[in-house]
Amino acid sequence: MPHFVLEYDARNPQSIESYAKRLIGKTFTDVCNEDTVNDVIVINDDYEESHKDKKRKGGLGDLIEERFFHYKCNSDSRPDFPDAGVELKVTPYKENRDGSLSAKERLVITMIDYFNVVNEPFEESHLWNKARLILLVYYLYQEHIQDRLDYKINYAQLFTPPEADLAIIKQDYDKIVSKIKEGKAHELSESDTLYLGAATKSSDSTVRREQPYSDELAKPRAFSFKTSYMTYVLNNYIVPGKNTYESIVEGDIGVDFESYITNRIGAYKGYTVSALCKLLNIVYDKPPKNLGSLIAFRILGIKSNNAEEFAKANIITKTIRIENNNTIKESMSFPTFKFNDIVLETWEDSTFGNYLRETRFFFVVYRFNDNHELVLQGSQFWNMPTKDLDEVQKVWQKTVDVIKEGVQITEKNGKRFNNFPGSSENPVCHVRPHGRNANDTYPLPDGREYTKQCFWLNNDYIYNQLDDELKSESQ
DNA sequence: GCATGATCATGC
DNA sequence: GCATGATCATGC
Repeated sequence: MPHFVLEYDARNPQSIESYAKRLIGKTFTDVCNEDTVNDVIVINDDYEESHKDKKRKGGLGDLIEERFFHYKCNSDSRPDFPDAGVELKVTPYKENRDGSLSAKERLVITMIDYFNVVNEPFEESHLWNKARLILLVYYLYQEHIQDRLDYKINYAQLFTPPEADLAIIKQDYDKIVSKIKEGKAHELSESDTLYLGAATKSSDSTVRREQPYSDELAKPRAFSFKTSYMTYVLNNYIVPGKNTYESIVEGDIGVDFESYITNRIGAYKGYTVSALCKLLNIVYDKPPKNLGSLIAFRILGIKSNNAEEFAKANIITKTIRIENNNTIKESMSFPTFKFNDIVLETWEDSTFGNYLRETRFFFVVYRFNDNHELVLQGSQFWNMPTKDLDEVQKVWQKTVDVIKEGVQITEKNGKRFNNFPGSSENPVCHVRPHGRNANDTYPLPDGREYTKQCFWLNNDYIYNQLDDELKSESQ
């Protein structure tokens, strides 16, 4: 037994929280310096060394447990303060250029045990045991600070997911568990779900684990609240500011969130764009380019283009137009990449790879009828299947190789052609220019300037990803 | 009619 | 002014 008295009641969440508020304004170095009882609990001899290792992600959390709460770390499935049911999470946030705040990372709750989780209903799950009451300790991440012990803690507060979020978190949990029950743990993706994700969790990307209903080995994954969800938590519960988001769902909807949305959009299947504009009181001189998504948001009762649930789930809306010969004319563009940045990345931590792994898409689909009028077909939530990510990896790697070897540029009819991977080389994606015009450039590693480029999803690939009922002509 | 380069237009 | 979603343009 430790021969000192804890300065808080470890059975009482409020007591733990008010003690934690003493952390506010301190750096991790301050916490260590002010710790007078560190001789009582010896964690290990090379403690300071191990906490300077940037790869040891749990380090700062361990430090707060040991040096501030004087509680021994446990790595079992119980909450950190078992008698209070409180889980401690030390997590970074960042200040954006415009002054707004974002979570810097997803919040990892607990590893997914593929064998046990299939027998655990949500209410009795390890996950919920750890997530029902979380003490969030937020520190400010700053790029220029080298030693992470110098990051400053600015908030410490208990958090429980509110009822409306819990309904979605529960659906997410069930979706992840169902996939494991189908023997598809190896096909799990963080973008399968909305607020709660199955994030990869391993020091080494080659590690694999067994799963109960398939011989395929799967990546180790952990239940985690997505970065987008944690950004919402930060801005609404920890540092409440102006809330500019409108929520779509009010009260009980009876079905899962995504069905609810696609059902509401689907109620207008077969309506022409002009009919929808009349119906929804959308007035314009000439059709705005975002009319397709505007209509969808108006149907959902959203006046702006920012739906709260979409922001929390990191859902990106894309409109798709099918020609009346059942093709899609345009490929789908994404943010440009910087030539000098992408060559420093590996696929596993690449900007575009992470974007596809973490983003869920909301497709609003229209089709031209024989009178050349655009008709609403419906909507679909989508994320890229893992096998298609492997194809993207090939294109990504070739792109990096081309840049490293020096892009070959040839000029013809006033246009500059290159040897980036084209749309016929790969079934999923290609590289093409994407800027204000041809003179909108980024520097290449060799010093030349070249038109900004981005990855595009092939138009025929997108068509193949659409649900059949969105492709077929409505009466 | 496909492939690929180029550009428009809105919102922040 | 820029980023980004959306779309146009043209040679083969």
